[in-house]
Amino acid sequence: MTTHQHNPVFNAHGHDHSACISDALARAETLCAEQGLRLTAIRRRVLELIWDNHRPTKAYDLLHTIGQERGNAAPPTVYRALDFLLEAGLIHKIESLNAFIGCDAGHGKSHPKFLICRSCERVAEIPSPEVDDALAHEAKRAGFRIDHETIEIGGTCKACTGKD
Amino acid sequence: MTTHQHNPVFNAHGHDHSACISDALARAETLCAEQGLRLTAIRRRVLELIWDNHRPTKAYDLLHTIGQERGNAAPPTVYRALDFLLEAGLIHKIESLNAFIGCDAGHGKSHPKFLICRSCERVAEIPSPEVDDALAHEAKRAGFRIDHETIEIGGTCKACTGKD
DNA sequence: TTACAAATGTTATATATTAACGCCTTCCGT
DNA sequence: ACGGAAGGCGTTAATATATAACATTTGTAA
Repeated sequence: MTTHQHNPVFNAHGHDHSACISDALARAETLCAEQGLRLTAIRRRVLELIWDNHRPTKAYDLLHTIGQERGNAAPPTVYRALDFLLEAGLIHKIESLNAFIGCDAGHGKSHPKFLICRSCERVAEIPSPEVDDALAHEAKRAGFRIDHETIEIGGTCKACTGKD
Repeated sequence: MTTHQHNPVFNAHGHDHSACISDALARAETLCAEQGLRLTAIRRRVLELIWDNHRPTKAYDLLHTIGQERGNAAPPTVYRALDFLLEAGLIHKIESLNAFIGCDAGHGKSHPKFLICRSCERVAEIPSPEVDDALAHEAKRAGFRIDHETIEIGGTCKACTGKD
């Protein structure tokens, strides 16, 4: 068994996907156990579907899948699970897509930043202390106290360049 | 009459608002004339309402106002105007709020970045070459070609600090 | 002035999100 | 084990956001 190794940039291309999913779920189990949170069947399944997709995943796509699996499912079923997972830091919302993606924990304590390939729809969570510093500097200049950052960079990833 | 002077940070506090609106509309007229675009009555009115508000403005707020003014208006009426204004670069969408704000042209050719005060709901468009450079550097490292950036920083502006 | 393209009107629907209420299960103290 | 409280989930409904598709009108240019 290998330790989870973080490769920040578009590691979705050609990686061991089933290991990636089970790693993510294992991390979720651990985190919830540590923090006294309850990773229920629905929550776990929603997280699993998001990682399984390994792309920004829409609430209604989850709803349709969950609905088929359980015979029923109304929007709150999915949104509650998503709220829980967001609170727990297990997923992120991509505001520019109204979609959700698994948190790969690569951003540590700083705010997450995303590169989003419009061609393959994959997302890479990138660390960048320089961006953090620059934004903190600008905020300080303006007397602005930062609570939250939405940083979503759209474009074309390396593997997709030249495809179109 | 004063030349339009760009003060990047929360200039909405205590500025000459009617001049600000008419400046924005004049710039829009000029830009459309230059580029052969048609700033029709609806488009102009939507832009005016957004500047008048001088806050992130929701599509359905615009819809209600336009609807009252014209006796009728369906969603496409507003969304088409918004699409046009976005295309023309006259407004920006704030993804984290599902709302639209006038472009103050303070970002030049680079991608816009916003400080968004959750208390007074005002938005400042800030330039930051350092952020641009840092992101460009990260993208280059990843072989990623940037098309679009969504950078929205939520928090509390200077004037609102200590109010709560 | 005719013809084409762009803009708008209109109807309908898809997608996104939240509110409110009631039941059931889990957890915790006794 | 028991009872109460809290949390999780089912369900219905409403509200908010956005787009598809087609009809009609308007503007523009040959």
